[in-house]
Amino acid sequence: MQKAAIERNNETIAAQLTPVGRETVQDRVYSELRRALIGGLFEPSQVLTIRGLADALVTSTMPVREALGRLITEKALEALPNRSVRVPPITLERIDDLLRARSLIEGEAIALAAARMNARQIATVEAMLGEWDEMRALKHKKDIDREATLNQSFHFEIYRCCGSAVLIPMIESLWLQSGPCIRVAIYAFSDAGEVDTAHYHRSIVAALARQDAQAAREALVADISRPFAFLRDKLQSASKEGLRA
Amino acid sequence: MQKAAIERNNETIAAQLTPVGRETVQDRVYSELRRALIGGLFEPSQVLTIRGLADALVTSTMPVREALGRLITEKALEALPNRSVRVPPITLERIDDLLRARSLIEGEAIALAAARMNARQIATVEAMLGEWDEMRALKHKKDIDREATLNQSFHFEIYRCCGSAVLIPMIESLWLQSGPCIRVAIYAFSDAGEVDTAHYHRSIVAALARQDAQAAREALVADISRPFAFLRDKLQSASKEGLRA
DNA sequence: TCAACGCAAGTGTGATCACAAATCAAAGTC
DNA sequence: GACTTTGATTTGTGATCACACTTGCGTTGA
Repeated sequence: MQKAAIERNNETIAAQLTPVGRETVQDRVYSELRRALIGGLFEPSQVLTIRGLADALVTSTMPVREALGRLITEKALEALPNRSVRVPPITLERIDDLLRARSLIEGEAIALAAARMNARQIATVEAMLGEWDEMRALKHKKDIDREATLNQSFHFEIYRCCGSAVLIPMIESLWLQSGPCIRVAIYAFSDAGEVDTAHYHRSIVAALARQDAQAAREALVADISRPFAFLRDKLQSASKEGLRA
Repeated sequence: MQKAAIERNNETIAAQLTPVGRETVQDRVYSELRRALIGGLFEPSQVLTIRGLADALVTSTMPVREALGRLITEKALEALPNRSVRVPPITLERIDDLLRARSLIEGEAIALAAARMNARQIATVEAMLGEWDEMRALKHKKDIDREATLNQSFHFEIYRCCGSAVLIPMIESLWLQSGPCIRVAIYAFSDAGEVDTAHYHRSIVAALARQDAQAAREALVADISRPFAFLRDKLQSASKEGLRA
Protein backbone atom coordinates (compact mmCIF):
# COMPACT_ATOMS: atom_id res chain seq x y z
CA MET A 1 0.00 0.00 0.00
CA GLN A 2 2.23 2.79 -1.24
CA LYS A 3 -0.80 4.76 -2.22
CA ALA A 4 -0.19 7.28 0.55
CA ALA A 5 3.35 7.84 -0.73
CA ILE A 6 2.13 8.51 -4.27
CA GLU A 7 -0.47 10.85 -2.85
CA ARG A 8 2.22 12.76 -0.97
CA ASN A 9 4.41 12.93 -4.02
CA ASN A 10 1.59 14.32 -6.12
CA GLU A 11 0.91 16.90 -3.49
CA THR A 12 4.48 18.16 -3.44
CA ILE A 13 4.40 18.41 -7.22
CA ALA A 14 1.12 20.29 -7.07
CA ALA A 15 2.62 22.69 -4.56
CA GLN A 16 5.44 23.58 -6.99
CA LEU A 17 3.33 24.06 -10.08
CA THR A 18 1.05 26.99 -10.75
CA PRO A 19 -2.21 25.73 -12.26
CA VAL A 20 -2.46 26.68 -15.90
CA GLY A 21 -6.25 26.38 -15.95
CA ARG A 22 -8.34 25.63 -18.98
CA GLU A 23 -9.71 29.03 -19.91
CA THR A 24 -11.44 28.99 -23.27
CA VAL A 25 -10.94 31.58 -25.97
CA GLN A 26 -14.52 32.63 -25.49
CA ASP A 27 -13.85 33.38 -21.83
CA ARG A 28 -10.81 35.45 -22.67
CA VAL A 29 -12.74 37.42 -25.25
CA TYR A 30 -15.55 37.95 -22.80
CA SER A 31 -13.32 39.24 -20.00
CA GLU A 32 -11.39 41.40 -22.42
CA LEU A 33 -14.59 43.03 -23.64
CA ARG A 34 -15.79 43.43 -20.05
CA ARG A 35 -12.56 45.12 -19.13
CA ALA A 36 -12.87 47.41 -22.08
CA LEU A 37 -16.45 48.31 -21.26
CA ILE A 38 -15.95 48.94 -17.54
CA GLY A 39 -12.81 50.91 -18.37
CA GLY A 40 -14.78 52.99 -20.83
CA LEU A 41 -12.60 52.13 -23.83
CA PHE A 42 -15.73 52.04 -25.96
CA GLU A 43 -17.75 55.17 -26.40
CA PRO A 44 -21.51 55.27 -25.86
CA SER A 45 -23.41 54.67 -29.12
CA GLN A 46 -20.36 53.08 -30.70
CA VAL A 47 -21.26 50.21 -33.02
CA LEU A 48 -19.32 46.97 -32.71
CA THR A 49 -19.03 44.29 -35.38
CA ILE A 50 -18.23 40.64 -34.81
CA ARG A 51 -15.63 40.41 -37.53
CA GLY A 52 -14.05 43.68 -36.49
CA LEU A 53 -13.61 42.54 -32.91
CA ALA A 54 -12.43 39.12 -34.04
CA ASP A 55 -9.70 40.77 -36.11
CA ALA A 56 -8.74 43.08 -33.26
CA LEU A 57 -8.55 40.19 -30.79
CA VAL A 58 -6.91 37.86 -33.34
CA THR A 59 -9.44 35.06 -33.11
CA SER A 60 -12.23 33.74 -35.24
CA THR A 61 -15.76 35.10 -35.13
CA MET A 62 -17.11 32.23 -33.07
CA PRO A 63 -15.86 33.19 -29.60
CA VAL A 64 -16.68 36.83 -30.27
CA ARG A 65 -20.29 36.28 -31.20
CA GLU A 66 -20.89 34.22 -28.08
CA ALA A 67 -19.23 36.85 -25.90
CA LEU A 68 -21.33 39.58 -27.52
CA GLY A 69 -24.48 37.58 -26.93
CA ARG A 70 -23.63 37.29 -23.26
CA LEU A 71 -22.91 40.99 -22.95
CA ILE A 72 -26.22 41.80 -24.62
CA THR A 73 -28.18 39.77 -22.11
CA GLU A 74 -26.42 41.68 -19.34
CA LYS A 75 -27.49 44.93 -20.98
CA ALA A 76 -23.85 45.87 -21.27
CA LEU A 77 -24.44 46.09 -25.00
CA GLU A 78 -27.54 46.73 -27.01
CA ALA A 79 -28.92 44.77 -29.96
CA LEU A 80 -30.34 47.06 -32.59
CA PRO A 81 -33.23 45.94 -34.79
CA ASN A 82 -30.71 45.83 -37.66
CA ARG A 83 -29.09 43.00 -35.72
CA SER A 84 -26.03 45.13 -35.23
CA VAL A 85 -24.80 45.76 -31.71
CA ARG A 86 -23.70 48.96 -30.06
CA VAL A 87 -22.70 50.42 -26.74
CA PRO A 88 -25.89 51.84 -25.19
CA PRO A 89 -26.13 55.62 -25.60
CA ILE A 90 -26.24 57.96 -22.62
CA THR A 91 -29.55 59.59 -21.76
CA LEU A 92 -30.66 61.52 -18.72
CA GLU A 93 -33.18 58.84 -17.78
CA ARG A 94 -30.59 56.12 -18.04
CA ILE A 95 -28.17 57.99 -15.81
CA ASP A 96 -30.77 58.43 -13.08
CA ASP A 97 -31.92 54.87 -13.52
CA LEU A 98 -28.44 53.45 -13.19
CA LEU A 99 -27.60 55.60 -10.20
CA ARG A 100 -30.76 54.57 -8.39
CA ALA A 101 -30.15 50.88 -9.03
CA ARG A 102 -26.51 51.12 -8.00
CA SER A 103 -27.33 52.99 -4.81
CA LEU A 104 -29.95 50.43 -3.92
CA ILE A 105 -27.95 47.30 -4.59
CA GLU A 106 -24.42 48.37 -3.79
CA GLY A 107 -25.82 50.10 -0.70
CA GLU A 108 -27.36 46.85 0.45
CA ALA A 109 -24.16 44.96 -0.31
CA ILE A 110 -22.00 47.30 1.75
CA ALA A 111 -24.48 47.27 4.62
CA LEU A 112 -24.27 43.48 4.68
CA ALA A 113 -20.50 43.64 4.39
CA ALA A 114 -20.25 46.08 7.29
CA ALA A 115 -21.76 43.50 9.61
CA ARG A 116 -19.54 40.68 8.36
CA MET A 117 -16.07 42.05 7.69
CA ASN A 118 -13.32 40.85 10.00
CA ALA A 119 -10.21 42.75 10.99
CA ARG A 120 -8.08 41.25 8.23
CA GLN A 121 -10.57 42.19 5.53
CA ILE A 122 -10.82 45.75 6.83
CA ALA A 123 -7.03 45.95 6.90
CA THR A 124 -6.97 44.93 3.24
CA VAL A 125 -9.21 47.74 2.08
CA GLU A 126 -7.40 50.15 4.38
CA ALA A 127 -4.19 49.20 2.63
CA MET A 128 -5.79 50.06 -0.70
CA LEU A 129 -6.41 53.53 0.69
CA GLY A 130 -2.67 53.86 1.16
CA GLU A 131 -2.05 52.65 -2.36
CA TRP A 132 -4.35 55.38 -3.58
CA ASP A 133 -2.46 58.10 -1.69
CA GLU A 134 0.79 56.72 -3.03
CA MET A 135 -0.43 57.00 -6.57
CA ARG A 136 -1.74 60.47 -5.91
CA ALA A 137 1.63 61.57 -4.51
CA LEU A 138 3.22 61.36 -7.95
CA LYS A 139 0.31 63.15 -9.51
CA HIS A 140 2.43 64.70 -12.23
CA LYS A 141 1.28 61.83 -14.39
CA LYS A 142 -2.44 61.28 -14.07
CA ASP A 143 -3.10 57.69 -14.90
CA ILE A 144 -6.85 57.54 -15.27
CA ASP A 145 -6.81 53.87 -16.17
CA ARG A 146 -4.89 53.00 -13.03
CA GLU A 147 -7.25 55.11 -10.91
CA ALA A 148 -10.27 53.39 -12.38
CA THR A 149 -8.79 49.94 -11.78
CA LEU A 150 -7.90 50.76 -8.21
CA ASN A 151 -11.33 52.22 -7.59
CA GLN A 152 -12.93 49.04 -8.92
CA SER A 153 -10.74 46.81 -6.78
CA PHE A 154 -11.57 48.86 -3.71
CA HIS A 155 -15.30 48.58 -4.20
CA PHE A 156 -15.38 44.92 -5.10
CA GLU A 157 -13.04 43.97 -2.30
CA ILE A 158 -15.76 45.28 0.01
CA TYR A 159 -18.70 43.83 -1.90
CA ARG A 160 -17.10 40.40 -1.88
CA CYS A 161 -17.51 40.43 1.90
CA CYS A 162 -21.30 40.79 1.71
CA GLY A 163 -21.63 37.02 1.46
CA SER A 164 -24.21 37.10 -1.30
CA ALA A 165 -23.60 35.12 -4.46
CA VAL A 166 -26.65 36.76 -6.01
CA LEU A 167 -25.93 40.43 -5.42
CA ILE A 168 -22.35 40.47 -6.67
CA PRO A 169 -23.08 39.43 -10.27
CA MET A 170 -25.82 42.06 -10.34
CA ILE A 171 -23.34 44.69 -9.21
CA GLU A 172 -20.92 43.57 -11.89
CA SER A 173 -23.66 43.94 -14.45
CA LEU A 174 -24.39 47.44 -13.20
CA TRP A 175 -20.74 48.44 -13.46
CA LEU A 176 -20.71 47.03 -16.96
CA GLN A 177 -23.67 49.20 -17.84
CA SER A 178 -22.42 52.36 -16.23
CA GLY A 179 -18.79 51.94 -17.32
CA PRO A 180 -19.03 53.86 -20.59
CA CYS A 181 -21.00 56.69 -18.93
CA ILE A 182 -18.69 56.95 -15.96
CA ARG A 183 -15.62 57.16 -18.07
CA VAL A 184 -17.02 60.12 -19.92
CA ALA A 185 -17.63 61.80 -16.57
CA ILE A 186 -14.16 60.99 -15.27
CA TYR A 187 -12.51 62.56 -18.27
CA ALA A 188 -14.60 65.66 -17.75
CA PHE A 189 -13.66 65.61 -14.07
CA SER A 190 -9.98 65.69 -14.66
CA ASP A 191 -10.48 68.65 -16.97
CA ALA A 192 -12.68 70.44 -14.48
CA GLY A 193 -10.20 70.10 -11.64
CA GLU A 194 -9.41 67.64 -8.93
CA VAL A 195 -11.91 65.71 -6.86
CA ASP A 196 -10.99 63.94 -3.72
CA THR A 197 -12.09 60.37 -4.30
CA ALA A 198 -9.75 59.35 -1.50
CA HIS A 199 -11.78 61.39 0.96
CA TYR A 200 -14.95 59.43 0.17
CA HIS A 201 -13.12 56.15 0.33
CA ARG A 202 -11.67 57.06 3.71
CA SER A 203 -15.09 57.72 5.19
CA ILE A 204 -16.32 54.42 3.79
CA VAL A 205 -13.48 52.57 5.46
CA ALA A 206 -14.03 54.45 8.71
CA ALA A 207 -17.69 53.44 8.75
CA LEU A 208 -16.79 49.83 8.02
CA ALA A 209 -14.20 49.82 10.78
CA ARG A 210 -16.81 50.75 13.38
CA GLN A 211 -19.34 48.37 11.77
CA ASP A 212 -21.70 51.25 11.10
CA ALA A 213 -23.77 49.85 8.24
CA GLN A 214 -25.92 52.93 7.79
CA ALA A 215 -22.96 55.30 7.64
CA ALA A 216 -21.17 52.98 5.23
CA ARG A 217 -24.18 52.94 2.96
CA GLU A 218 -24.45 56.72 2.97
CA ALA A 219 -20.76 57.23 2.34
CA LEU A 220 -20.89 54.76 -0.53
CA VAL A 221 -23.91 56.43 -2.11
CA ALA A 222 -22.12 59.77 -1.88
CA ASP A 223 -19.09 58.24 -3.56
CA ILE A 224 -20.90 56.72 -6.51
CA SER A 225 -23.30 59.63 -6.92
CA ARG A 226 -20.54 62.10 -7.68
CA PRO A 227 -19.64 61.14 -11.25
CA PHE A 228 -23.29 60.55 -12.09
CA ALA A 229 -24.32 63.98 -10.82
CA PHE A 230 -21.45 65.55 -12.71
CA LEU A 231 -22.40 63.77 -15.91
CA ARG A 232 -26.01 64.74 -15.40
CA ASP A 233 -25.17 68.44 -15.19
CA LYS A 234 -22.92 68.18 -18.19
CA LEU A 235 -25.62 66.50 -20.23
CA GLN A 236 -28.27 68.98 -19.22
CA SER A 237 -26.21 71.99 -20.17
CA ALA A 238 -25.26 70.27 -23.40
CA SER A 239 -28.89 69.70 -24.31
CA LYS A 240 -29.64 73.35 -23.53
CA GLU A 241 -26.83 74.26 -25.89
CA GLY A 242 -28.40 72.01 -28.44
CA LEU A 243 -31.76 73.69 -28.04
CA ARG A 244 -30.22 77.11 -28.41
CA ALA A 245 -28.41 76.12 -31.61
CA MET B 1 -45.29 63.82 -55.70
CA GLN B 2 -47.43 60.81 -54.83
CA LYS B 3 -45.01 59.83 -52.11
CA ALA B 4 -47.46 60.84 -49.42
CA ALA B 5 -50.11 58.63 -50.99
CA ILE B 6 -47.82 55.62 -51.01
CA GLU B 7 -46.88 56.35 -47.42
CA ARG B 8 -50.54 56.45 -46.46
CA ASN B 9 -51.22 53.23 -48.28
CA ASN B 10 -48.37 51.46 -46.53
CA GLU B 11 -49.66 52.70 -43.24
CA THR B 12 -53.12 51.30 -43.80
CA ILE B 13 -51.59 47.97 -44.78
CA ALA B 14 -49.38 48.02 -41.69
CA ALA B 15 -52.44 48.64 -39.55
CA GLN B 16 -54.10 45.48 -40.87
CA LEU B 17 -51.13 43.14 -40.54
CA THR B 18 -49.74 41.78 -37.33
CA PRO B 19 -45.96 42.09 -37.46
CA VAL B 20 -44.33 38.68 -37.84
CA GLY B 21 -40.98 40.02 -36.74
CA ARG B 22 -37.65 38.54 -37.57
CA GLU B 23 -36.99 36.45 -34.53
CA THR B 24 -33.92 34.29 -34.88
CA VAL B 25 -33.77 30.63 -33.97
CA GLN B 26 -31.43 31.56 -31.19
CA ASP B 27 -34.00 33.92 -29.73
CA ARG B 28 -36.68 31.28 -29.83
CA VAL B 29 -34.42 28.75 -28.15
CA TYR B 30 -33.52 31.31 -25.52
CA SER B 31 -37.09 32.24 -24.68
CA GLU B 32 -38.12 28.61 -24.68
CA LEU B 33 -35.41 27.75 -22.19
CA ARG B 34 -36.33 30.79 -20.10
CA ARG B 35 -39.93 29.72 -20.05
CA ALA B 36 -38.93 26.23 -19.03
CA LEU B 37 -36.68 27.50 -16.25
CA ILE B 38 -39.12 30.01 -14.77
CA GLY B 39 -41.84 27.41 -15.03
CA GLY B 40 -39.66 24.94 -13.18
CA LEU B 41 -39.71 22.33 -15.95
CA PHE B 42 -36.08 21.57 -15.18
CA GLU B 43 -35.16 20.21 -11.80
CA PRO B 44 -32.41 21.71 -9.69
CA SER B 45 -29.07 19.96 -10.30
CA GLN B 46 -30.30 18.60 -13.61
CA VAL B 47 -27.55 18.46 -16.22
CA LEU B 48 -28.28 19.82 -19.70
CA THR B 49 -26.36 18.97 -22.86
CA ILE B 50 -26.20 21.04 -25.99
CA ARG B 51 -26.92 18.18 -28.35
CA GLY B 52 -29.71 16.87 -26.18
CA LEU B 53 -31.48 20.21 -26.13
CA ALA B 54 -30.84 20.72 -29.83
CA ASP B 55 -32.56 17.40 -30.54
CA ALA B 56 -35.45 18.22 -28.22
CA LEU B 57 -35.94 21.63 -29.84
CA VAL B 58 -35.31 20.30 -33.35
CA THR B 59 -32.52 22.68 -34.27
CA SER B 60 -28.79 22.46 -34.64
CA THR B 61 -26.39 22.91 -31.76
CA MET B 62 -25.44 26.44 -32.72
CA PRO B 63 -28.46 28.36 -31.41
CA VAL B 64 -28.56 26.19 -28.29
CA ARG B 65 -24.98 26.82 -27.26
CA GLU B 66 -25.43 30.56 -27.58
CA ALA B 67 -28.64 30.46 -25.57
CA LEU B 68 -26.96 28.38 -22.88
CA GLY B 69 -24.08 30.81 -22.72
CA ARG B 70 -26.48 33.67 -22.16
CA LEU B 71 -28.36 31.80 -19.45
CA ILE B 72 -25.09 31.01 -17.73
CA THR B 73 -24.11 34.67 -17.54
CA GLU B 74 -27.49 35.40 -15.97
CA LYS B 75 -26.78 32.71 -13.37
CA ALA B 76 -29.91 30.91 -14.52
CA LEU B 77 -27.65 27.98 -15.30
CA GLU B 78 -24.32 26.96 -13.91
CA ALA B 79 -21.15 25.96 -15.75
CA LEU B 80 -19.40 23.09 -14.05
CA PRO B 81 -15.61 22.73 -14.23
CA ASN B 82 -16.22 19.73 -16.51
CA ARG B 83 -17.62 22.24 -18.96
CA SER B 84 -21.02 20.67 -18.61
CA VAL B 85 -23.93 22.84 -17.56
CA ARG B 86 -26.64 22.21 -15.02
CA VAL B 87 -29.53 23.86 -13.27
CA PRO B 88 -28.11 25.32 -10.03
CA PRO B 89 -28.86 23.11 -7.03
CA ILE B 90 -30.95 24.34 -4.11
CA THR B 91 -29.17 25.19 -0.89
CA LEU B 92 -30.34 26.97 2.22
CA GLU B 93 -27.93 29.84 1.64
CA ARG B 94 -29.09 30.26 -1.92
CA ILE B 95 -32.73 30.38 -0.88
CA ASP B 96 -32.09 33.10 1.68
CA ASP B 97 -29.87 34.93 -0.76
CA LEU B 98 -32.46 34.91 -3.52
CA LEU B 99 -35.26 35.94 -1.22
CA ARG B 100 -33.26 38.86 0.12
CA ALA B 101 -32.34 40.08 -3.35
CA ARG B 102 -35.90 39.71 -4.61
CA SER B 103 -37.37 41.54 -1.63
CA LEU B 104 -34.90 44.35 -2.11
CA ILE B 105 -35.26 44.85 -5.83
CA GLU B 106 -38.87 43.89 -6.45
CA GLY B 107 -39.78 45.87 -3.34
CA GLU B 108 -38.12 48.93 -4.81
CA ALA B 109 -39.78 48.36 -8.15
CA ILE B 110 -43.27 48.16 -6.66
CA ALA B 111 -42.65 51.20 -4.51
CA LEU B 112 -41.72 53.15 -7.62
CA ALA B 113 -44.70 51.73 -9.45
CA ALA B 114 -47.08 52.70 -6.65
CA ALA B 115 -46.23 56.35 -7.20
CA ARG B 116 -46.56 56.16 -10.96
CA MET B 117 -49.46 53.87 -11.82
CA ASN B 118 -52.49 55.52 -13.36
CA ALA B 119 -56.10 54.41 -13.06
CA ARG B 120 -56.01 52.33 -16.23
CA GLN B 121 -52.93 50.43 -15.14
CA ILE B 122 -54.44 49.71 -11.74
CA ALA B 123 -57.62 48.53 -13.42
CA THR B 124 -55.56 46.11 -15.50
CA VAL B 125 -53.99 44.39 -12.53
CA GLU B 126 -57.32 44.44 -10.71
CA ALA B 127 -58.79 42.57 -13.66
CA MET B 128 -56.08 39.94 -13.28
CA LEU B 129 -57.29 39.43 -9.73
CA GLY B 130 -60.69 38.54 -11.14
CA GLU B 131 -59.10 36.15 -13.60
CA TRP B 132 -57.44 34.44 -10.68
CA ASP B 133 -60.72 33.99 -8.81
CA GLU B 134 -62.31 32.67 -11.97
CA MET B 135 -59.63 30.05 -12.32
CA ARG B 136 -59.94 29.17 -8.68
CA ALA B 137 -63.70 28.74 -9.01
CA LEU B 138 -63.22 25.61 -11.09
CA LYS B 139 -60.63 24.29 -8.73
CA HIS B 140 -61.44 20.69 -9.46
CA LYS B 141 -58.61 20.78 -11.92
CA LYS B 142 -55.58 22.44 -10.41
CA ASP B 143 -53.55 23.83 -13.23
CA ILE B 144 -50.27 24.69 -11.63
CA ASP B 145 -48.75 25.89 -14.88
CA ARG B 146 -51.61 28.27 -15.48
CA GLU B 147 -51.37 29.58 -11.92
CA ALA B 148 -47.66 30.18 -12.31
CA THR B 149 -48.13 32.00 -15.59
CA LEU B 150 -50.87 34.18 -14.19
CA ASN B 151 -48.81 34.95 -11.11
CA GLN B 152 -45.91 35.98 -13.31
CA SER B 153 -48.08 38.21 -15.47
CA PHE B 154 -49.54 39.86 -12.39
CA HIS B 155 -46.17 40.72 -10.93
CA PHE B 156 -44.57 41.92 -14.12
CA GLU B 157 -47.59 43.95 -15.10
CA ILE B 158 -46.89 45.95 -11.94
CA TYR B 159 -43.12 46.03 -12.29
CA ARG B 160 -43.41 47.36 -15.82
CA CYS B 161 -44.96 50.49 -14.33
CA CYS B 162 -41.87 51.29 -12.24
CA GLY B 163 -40.34 53.15 -15.17
CA SER B 164 -36.89 51.64 -14.76
CA ALA B 165 -35.26 49.92 -17.72
CA VAL B 166 -32.48 48.76 -15.41
CA LEU B 167 -34.46 47.12 -12.62
CA ILE B 168 -36.76 45.03 -14.77
CA PRO B 169 -34.08 42.89 -16.43
CA MET B 170 -32.60 42.28 -13.00
CA ILE B 171 -35.96 41.09 -11.74
CA GLU B 172 -36.27 38.80 -14.72
CA SER B 173 -32.87 37.37 -13.94
CA LEU B 174 -33.96 36.78 -10.34
CA TRP B 175 -37.11 34.98 -11.45
CA LEU B 176 -34.98 32.88 -13.74
CA GLN B 177 -32.76 31.95 -10.84
CA SER B 178 -35.53 31.23 -8.39
CA GLY B 179 -37.83 29.50 -10.87
CA PRO B 180 -36.61 25.95 -10.30
CA CYS B 181 -36.66 26.41 -6.51
CA ILE B 182 -40.11 27.97 -6.45
CA ARG B 183 -41.64 25.25 -8.51
CA VAL B 184 -40.44 22.64 -6.06
CA ALA B 185 -42.10 24.67 -3.29
CA ILE B 186 -45.35 25.09 -5.22
CA TYR B 187 -45.68 21.38 -5.80
CA ALA B 188 -45.14 20.80 -2.10
CA PHE B 189 -47.71 23.52 -1.39
CA SER B 190 -50.46 21.91 -3.34
CA ASP B 191 -49.77 18.67 -1.50
CA ALA B 192 -49.73 20.37 1.87
CA GLY B 193 -53.08 22.10 1.33
CA GLU B 194 -54.31 25.31 -0.12
CA VAL B 195 -52.72 28.72 0.28
CA ASP B 196 -54.48 31.87 -0.57
CA THR B 197 -52.24 33.58 -3.07
CA ALA B 198 -55.22 35.66 -4.12
CA HIS B 199 -55.41 37.19 -0.67
CA TYR B 200 -51.85 38.51 -0.93
CA HIS B 201 -52.44 39.78 -4.42
CA ARG B 202 -55.56 41.59 -3.28
CA SER B 203 -53.70 43.44 -0.56
CA ILE B 204 -51.02 44.40 -3.07
CA VAL B 205 -53.61 45.86 -5.41
CA ALA B 206 -55.34 47.65 -2.51
CA ALA B 207 -52.07 49.31 -1.51
CA LEU B 208 -51.36 50.33 -5.11
CA ALA B 209 -54.86 51.76 -5.47
CA ARG B 210 -54.29 54.15 -2.58
CA GLN B 211 -50.72 54.84 -3.76
CA ASP B 212 -49.30 53.53 -0.51
CA ALA B 213 -45.78 52.57 -1.56
CA GLN B 214 -44.73 51.25 1.82
CA ALA B 215 -47.77 49.01 2.20
CA ALA B 216 -47.36 47.74 -1.35
CA ARG B 217 -43.76 46.86 -0.65
CA GLU B 218 -44.67 44.99 2.51
CA ALA B 219 -47.52 43.11 0.89
CA LEU B 220 -45.26 42.12 -1.98
CA VAL B 221 -42.52 40.90 0.32
CA ALA B 222 -45.08 38.83 2.20
CA ASP B 223 -46.27 37.37 -1.09
CA ILE B 224 -42.87 36.33 -2.40
CA SER B 225 -41.60 35.20 0.99
CA ARG B 226 -44.22 32.50 1.34
CA PRO B 227 -42.90 29.86 -1.06
CA PHE B 228 -39.33 30.59 -0.01
CA ALA B 229 -40.15 30.12 3.68
CA PHE B 230 -42.02 26.95 2.88
CA LEU B 231 -39.13 25.59 0.84
CA ARG B 232 -36.73 26.55 3.60
CA ASP B 233 -38.61 24.55 6.21
CA LYS B 234 -38.91 21.63 3.89
CA LEU B 235 -35.19 21.65 3.19
CA GLN B 236 -34.28 21.96 6.85
CA SER B 237 -36.41 19.05 7.91
CA ALA B 238 -35.06 17.05 4.97
CA SER B 239 -31.47 17.69 6.03
CA LYS B 240 -32.36 16.64 9.57
CA GLU B 241 -33.78 13.43 8.14
CA GLY B 242 -30.55 13.02 6.24
CA LEU B 243 -28.51 13.44 9.39
CA ARG B 244 -30.62 10.94 11.24
CA ALA B 245 -30.22 8.33 8.51
C1' DT C 1 -10.76 -9.61 -5.88
C1' DC C 2 -9.75 -5.20 -6.94
C1' DA C 3 -7.28 -1.45 -8.79
C1' DA C 4 -5.27 0.28 -13.07
C1' DC C 5 -5.27 0.64 -17.87
C1' DG C 6 -7.31 1.40 -22.38
C1' DC C 7 -10.72 1.90 -25.71
C1' DA C 8 -15.13 3.85 -27.36
C1' DA C 9 -18.99 6.88 -27.08
C1' DG C 10 -20.36 11.37 -25.88
C1' DT C 11 -19.60 16.40 -25.25
C1' DG C 12 -17.97 21.22 -25.60
C1' DT C 13 -15.13 24.39 -28.40
C1' DG C 14 -13.49 26.64 -32.34
C1' DA C 15 -13.05 27.21 -37.44
C1' DT C 16 -15.06 27.52 -41.80
C1' DC C 17 -18.62 27.78 -45.17
C1' DA C 18 -23.24 29.08 -47.12
C1' DC C 19 -26.90 32.14 -47.06
C1' DA C 20 -29.93 36.09 -46.24
C1' DA C 21 -30.38 40.68 -44.91
C1' DA C 22 -28.53 45.25 -44.48
C1' DT C 23 -25.56 49.04 -46.14
C1' DC C 24 -23.45 51.89 -49.24
C1' DA C 25 -22.33 53.86 -53.71
C1' DA C 26 -22.78 54.60 -58.36
C1' DA C 27 -25.63 54.62 -62.23
C1' DG C 28 -30.02 55.49 -64.06
C1' DT C 29 -34.68 57.92 -64.42
C1' DC C 30 -38.07 61.45 -64.12
C1' DG D 1 -31.07 68.22 -59.58
C1' DA D 2 -33.61 65.02 -56.48
C1' DC D 3 -35.12 60.56 -56.22
C1' DT D 4 -35.15 55.69 -57.23
C1' DT D 5 -32.90 51.59 -58.60
C1' DT D 6 -29.27 48.35 -59.02
C1' DG D 7 -25.16 45.90 -57.78
C1' DA D 8 -21.17 45.03 -54.75
C1' DT D 9 -19.65 44.73 -50.14
C1' DT D 10 -20.32 43.95 -45.44
C1' DT D 11 -22.54 41.73 -41.63
C1' DG D 12 -25.12 38.45 -38.66
C1' DT D 13 -26.96 33.66 -38.50
C1' DG D 14 -27.00 28.82 -38.81
C1' DA D 15 -24.92 24.35 -40.21
C1' DT D 16 -21.19 21.31 -40.34
C1' DC D 17 -16.74 19.53 -39.43
C1' DA D 18 -12.42 18.66 -36.74
C1' DC D 19 -10.33 18.35 -32.42
C1' DA D 20 -9.63 17.82 -27.42
C1' DC D 21 -11.43 16.47 -23.28
C1' DT D 22 -14.42 13.76 -20.28
C1' DT D 23 -16.88 9.68 -18.99
C1' DG D 24 -18.18 4.99 -18.69
C1' DC D 25 -17.30 0.30 -19.24
C1' DG D 26 -14.86 -3.79 -20.18
C1' DT D 27 -10.37 -5.85 -20.01
C1' DT D 28 -6.04 -6.78 -18.08
C1' DG D 29 -2.77 -7.35 -14.59
C1' DA D 30 -1.04 -8.18 -9.93
